[in-house]
Amino acid sequence: MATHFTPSQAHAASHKAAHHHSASAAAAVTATATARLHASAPPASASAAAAALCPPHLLAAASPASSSSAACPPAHNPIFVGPGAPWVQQPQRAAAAAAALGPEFRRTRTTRTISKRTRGGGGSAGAQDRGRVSSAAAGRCVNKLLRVGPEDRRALGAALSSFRGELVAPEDYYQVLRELGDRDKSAYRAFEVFYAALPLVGGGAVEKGKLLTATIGALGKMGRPDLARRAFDTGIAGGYGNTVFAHSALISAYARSGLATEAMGVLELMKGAGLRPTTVSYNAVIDACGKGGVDLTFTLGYFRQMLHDGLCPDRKTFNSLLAACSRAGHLEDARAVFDEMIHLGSGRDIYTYNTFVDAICKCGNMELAMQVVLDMEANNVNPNVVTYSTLMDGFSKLEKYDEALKLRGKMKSLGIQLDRVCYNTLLAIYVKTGKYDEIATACEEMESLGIEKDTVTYNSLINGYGKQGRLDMVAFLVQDMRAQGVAPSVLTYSTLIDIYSKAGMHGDAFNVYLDFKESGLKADVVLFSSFIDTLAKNGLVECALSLLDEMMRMGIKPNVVTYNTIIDAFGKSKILTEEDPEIGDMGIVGVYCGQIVRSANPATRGGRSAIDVRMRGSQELFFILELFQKMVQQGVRPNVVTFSAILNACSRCNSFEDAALLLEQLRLFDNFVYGVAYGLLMGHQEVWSQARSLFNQLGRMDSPTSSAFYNALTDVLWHFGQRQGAQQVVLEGVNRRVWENTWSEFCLDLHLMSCGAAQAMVHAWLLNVRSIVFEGRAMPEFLSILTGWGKHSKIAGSSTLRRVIEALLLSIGAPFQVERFNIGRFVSPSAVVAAWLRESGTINILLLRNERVQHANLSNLVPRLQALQL
DNA sequence: ATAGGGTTAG
Repeated sequence: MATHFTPSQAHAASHKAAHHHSASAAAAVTATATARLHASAPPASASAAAAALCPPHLLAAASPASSSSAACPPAHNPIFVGPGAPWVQQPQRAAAAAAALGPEFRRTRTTRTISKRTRGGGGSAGAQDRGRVSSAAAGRCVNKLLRVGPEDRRALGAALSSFRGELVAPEDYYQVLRELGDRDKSAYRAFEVFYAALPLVGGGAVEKGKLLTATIGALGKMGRPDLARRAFDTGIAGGYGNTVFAHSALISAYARSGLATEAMGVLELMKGAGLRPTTVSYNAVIDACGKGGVDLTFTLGYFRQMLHDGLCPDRKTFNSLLAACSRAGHLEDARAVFDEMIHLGSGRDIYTYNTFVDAICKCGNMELAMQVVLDMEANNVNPNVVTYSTLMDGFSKLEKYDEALKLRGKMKSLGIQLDRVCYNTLLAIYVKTGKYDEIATACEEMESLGIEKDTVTYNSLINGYGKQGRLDMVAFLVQDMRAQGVAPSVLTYSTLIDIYSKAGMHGDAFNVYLDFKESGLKADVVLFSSFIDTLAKNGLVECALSLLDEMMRMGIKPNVVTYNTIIDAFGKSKILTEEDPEIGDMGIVGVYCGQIVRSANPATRGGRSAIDVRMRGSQELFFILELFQKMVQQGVRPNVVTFSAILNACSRCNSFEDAALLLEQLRLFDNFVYGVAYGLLMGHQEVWSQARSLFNQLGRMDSPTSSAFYNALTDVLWHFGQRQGAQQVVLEGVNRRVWENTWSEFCLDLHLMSCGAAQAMVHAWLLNVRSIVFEGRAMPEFLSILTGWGKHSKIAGSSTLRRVIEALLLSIGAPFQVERFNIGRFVSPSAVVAAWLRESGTINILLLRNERVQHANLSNLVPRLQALQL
């Protein structure tokens, strides 16, 4: 049985698979939703109806309220005064100004109209006269503040003082904070305003509380929930923070960063403080749960709780719930929420539609997505820039770039202006399709529109130019990013490490890694996995392993990708010698590796005799067997890529026994795949029916995944002398179109094949040419074999395949020559090849045979395993 | 208080 060998196991479960799945899923969704609609009578009340919406098993689930222990706030709540916070302790300075404020200025006034303003855009259309004056003052104040260095307290204070005459009501300061939240990147200014305005807004706890809420909101928008928390604690300590508003704002701040646990903790905190959470509080918690990837059942528990508290869910509740469903991948539930919202008294708005469209796009069902967009137009909800960028991204994920770009034209005709996110979506498409001219144009457009690049923009561009090998542009972008004050993210570092590693610039890559460690950003698996991968691929296996150590020490669990990467590195370690030119370029990595070599692998230090190398080989074997155990222990499930990696590792073994030892690990994971690989390796003909069934399963996977497996399997067969078996596997692959464009009668394209597969293929292809010759069919003037020349290789400067094929052609005496201006292409006049093929000895050279494998059984493995104490 | 964008293995 093939427990792990299913398409869903492949990480690249891939576009095609996802697409098919979603099409049927969507049909099912529509069906259930319709059934639901017809089955349910009009609800008596919104709450009752909402309760009905929840399936009973969800409503019966444990209430999140019962788990308050998990939701407690962090233990350390430093009061927001102290040596670590230089921007505090200055409120006295502005105290006099507060006294000067006449009572006529202390009125409450709605700030609603301006609260929805988004970054850099739009005015407050419906504001009253007085509102517009102060809103303009607040805006000018913010402009002035933004021109001051964020940490220059004196200048910030001066800037604020200069507006003292214009910013008169508390609301003016709330507004300054809101605008800072929208436009500022640094949290310092918001703090400064908070402390400066505290004495200005009057002595009342109400005003201070509002100021606090605005500050928490602003910090939340800046992605600084930690600082929002500190402000909140200050408010609590000052006696004006214990409000529903401050708590809700803090929950929302956590929600923005997807910190669900913290958000839930604050909800419990407010209950404990005797405050009754409002719909706003619950909405924010549900939002946090959705973003934080909390289990949907648990999230729905909050929904149930708010009904239980007698609160009426509103449109935003449902929108957040909808987002939670779609994030969890529960399209059916999303559809249910979407369908029933109307009946529950809250109609659908642009957020509802956009969220739903996104959920559908994420499943790859673009037809349905476009249909929903038509539906929204029919319901007088006009698609906006968000709708279009969602759709563009949807097409892009399916690699339908033309469709995506068409939408841009549509936006133009509708007069919808692209915003930053939309430009980022567009740039990502240009990067993927390699349209560098368009990238430049789009950047110029952004600039002329005053749209600033953000972290996502830079990451995209750095990745794009890195892929193109434009390291000059990469360096410029990094510099520009710093100059513009755009903070790098973990992704920025991963991308840079990847670029430099793939370029063979290990010293630079390592410096980026050091920078990253200094940045204080939270490390993630991807950063480590990709770094480990490139190091290993370039022969620096020991560095890779020590990095694995380091990541585990940091508490980051390796995932399948990490494990696959390391398995794949087995046997690739480069023997470093003093003459090796690359070692000189390694700089810090060399030193770094020196440490590892000492601690983990003394055999490789000093002279590198054959014995050392052998020892290292067996140490590697030992290590990798240990690794498999770790993988099982950590509950990481292997996938097809793991199998390919194991097979590749087998190909790099010096002895069949070592390979068998590795293959044995495969058996632990999947007996069926093991059986096929083992049978083919032993030359058992009867295994072929199973092999074909395995190939059929591979056919359901995406092309890179399956071709990698064919490559790995062929390689191991070739490596251990099962040449005819290897050729049979390759031909199966060709028949199933595993390699694109590989086989044409007069031009053989090998660039997607492994060395073993390619060699087996050359034999098969030449045999076919031979039969054409003997049939007397016409041929073109030249025959050619393409190998590529390593341009797309992940190993810097490598073109192994080219060299292997060159050697093969030489050894069999095939009269092909390297083309003068394309070293990846071998050509020969057809007449010359034909003459060679007609020679009597040629056929025997071309026919492949299985070398009899002597190592007949694996029972002699047992003592070896025991010796290794595994 | 709610919507869209940028990375890893073969």
